[in-house]
Amino acid sequence: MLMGDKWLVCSAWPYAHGIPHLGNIIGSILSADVAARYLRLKGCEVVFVSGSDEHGTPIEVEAIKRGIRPKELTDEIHSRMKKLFDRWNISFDNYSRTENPVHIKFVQEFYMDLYERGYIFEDEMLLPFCPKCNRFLPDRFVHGTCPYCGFEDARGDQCDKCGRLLTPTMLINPRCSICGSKPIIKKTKHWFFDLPKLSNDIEKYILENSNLPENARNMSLQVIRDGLKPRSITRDNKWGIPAPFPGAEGKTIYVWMEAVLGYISATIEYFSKKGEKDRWKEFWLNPETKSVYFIGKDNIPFHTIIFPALLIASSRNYNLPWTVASTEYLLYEGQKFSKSRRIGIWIDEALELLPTDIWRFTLVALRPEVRDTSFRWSELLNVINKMLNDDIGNFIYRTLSFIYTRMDGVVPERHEMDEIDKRTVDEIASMYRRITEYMDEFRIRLALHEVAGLARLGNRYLNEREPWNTIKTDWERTCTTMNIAFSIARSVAIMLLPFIPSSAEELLRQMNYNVNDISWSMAKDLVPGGHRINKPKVVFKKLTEKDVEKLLKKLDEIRGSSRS
RNA sequence: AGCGGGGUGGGGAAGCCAGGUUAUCCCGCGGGGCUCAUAACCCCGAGGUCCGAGGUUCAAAUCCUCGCCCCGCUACCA
Repeated sequence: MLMGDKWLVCSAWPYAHGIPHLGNIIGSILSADVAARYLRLKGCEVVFVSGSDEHGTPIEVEAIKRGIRPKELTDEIHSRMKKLFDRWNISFDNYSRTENPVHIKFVQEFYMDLYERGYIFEDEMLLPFCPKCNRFLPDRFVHGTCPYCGFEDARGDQCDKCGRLLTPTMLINPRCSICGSKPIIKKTKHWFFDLPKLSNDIEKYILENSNLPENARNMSLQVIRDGLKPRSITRDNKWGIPAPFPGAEGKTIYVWMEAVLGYISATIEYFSKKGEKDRWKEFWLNPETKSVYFIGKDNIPFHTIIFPALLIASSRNYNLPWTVASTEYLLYEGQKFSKSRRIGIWIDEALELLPTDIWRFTLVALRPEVRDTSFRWSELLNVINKMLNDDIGNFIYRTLSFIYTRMDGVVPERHEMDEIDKRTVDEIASMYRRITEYMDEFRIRLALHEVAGLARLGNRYLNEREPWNTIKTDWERTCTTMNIAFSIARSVAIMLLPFIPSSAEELLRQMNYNVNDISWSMAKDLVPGGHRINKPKVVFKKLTEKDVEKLLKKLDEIRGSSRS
């Protein structure tokens, strides 16, 4: 990718049902932020969008329980999430929401367009309906006894006990999970997106898009070969975007099928707020623009099949996803995150315990890139104490201290380089290349581990050169050593900018640089002599096991006081 | 059940698609060194039937077949 490239960085939209947990944020928003910051640092023009996904039955039901309107509920959650993402230092260009008028209008026009193009048809179907609540029930809102294992609280889509797939009509003694009364089966009309019609186009898109990761390609191709089925796009919910089709009064668009369009509407909204009404087209209609979507593994087919299909069906030449960057799941100490069982840590709680950059660093270092990975406190200690403090922090500090106290705070010139120097300089270059490659592939976990490796190279180099000895006998030798050491330190700081922006900025400030003057490619360069630095300070500190115990205790307190 | 992904020394990862001398890296462990630095850093060492069983090949962690285990999708949960 070149300077000046345009990039659309998209992150899955968090559902406004509650606050995301650590697994949610590393899978989508935090990874996307690292990518967005990296691309900007490379000089690309980036638009980074996401937003709150706020429609659908769970939210409607939750609002009913609380005796408020759904909009009041999502207003509150949206504003909390927005503030939290700020505190997590997420550099969104636009964090929007599906209740935003631009989105609602866009979705309605988009689907009306598809309707007129013949991609939408209607059909009748039989669905569970609760007479008392006067609402149709999604499968999982019907509970009852599992016909296979007899578990009494099986859901209408699947039994949690034996794992078997169910339909609501299979349940013995079915009941509405909201009010407990017995649902009836009622006929209703719905509108469907004719996905099979686009099968060939989608297959072609996937086959021709070599940027898609292999797992996403394989899975998607298989789904297509198995035969795509029409997807229903309407619901009988009140809470949602009104379906625009003739005769669809009272129906809303299914959340899944509208929230993905938010990537486009949020871009439109962003530019129109900036007073550049048409510029969104450069990001969605210019085929040179690249896009990446950060999502969890469960979300792949939606982004490689359904979303592209919608875009193709519109015939507006929207850019299809250039690639998707999916993650496996983050576990908490070996278990799945569970809101009801309070297993895990949520992103609001996290910031009450430790600074943002500690979380960002740890989560990226543990990012589940190829398999499910556990967040463990022991791993946090390891990553923060060894990688961040010892390898990175200490290397930079010892280098800066040496220059500040022994060389008048001025980075010296290089003189004659011997084999060790040359070899080291070559290694810097090859590590820079490798890290850049990893970043370009969005394998940011590997990239971060390599950045720590670069700091280790610096440590090794200093130990080999022993500037604290050579300074007594050979000033020029020492100058060369410290110039190269400082260059490595600066590279490390630069390459940390996407990961831990505020700490990296502090490091660069100590080195007397303004981040606005920094670009990614400077990380491969040796620094010219004569540059004055500021007084170095220790930036990172270690955590002990005792600290962790205290944090866990504090977590309990936070939860106790907020349990209302 | 079908499909996709994963299963590499005590923990975490790379390598696998394009097979090749002693299987790489980080942490941990044992020993040594250094003293500029955050009790940090550097070096050396121990530790692996590369999930299991077959097969292809001069040669398999890597390719093929079968099996086991974990996760996801296939389902109107977002």
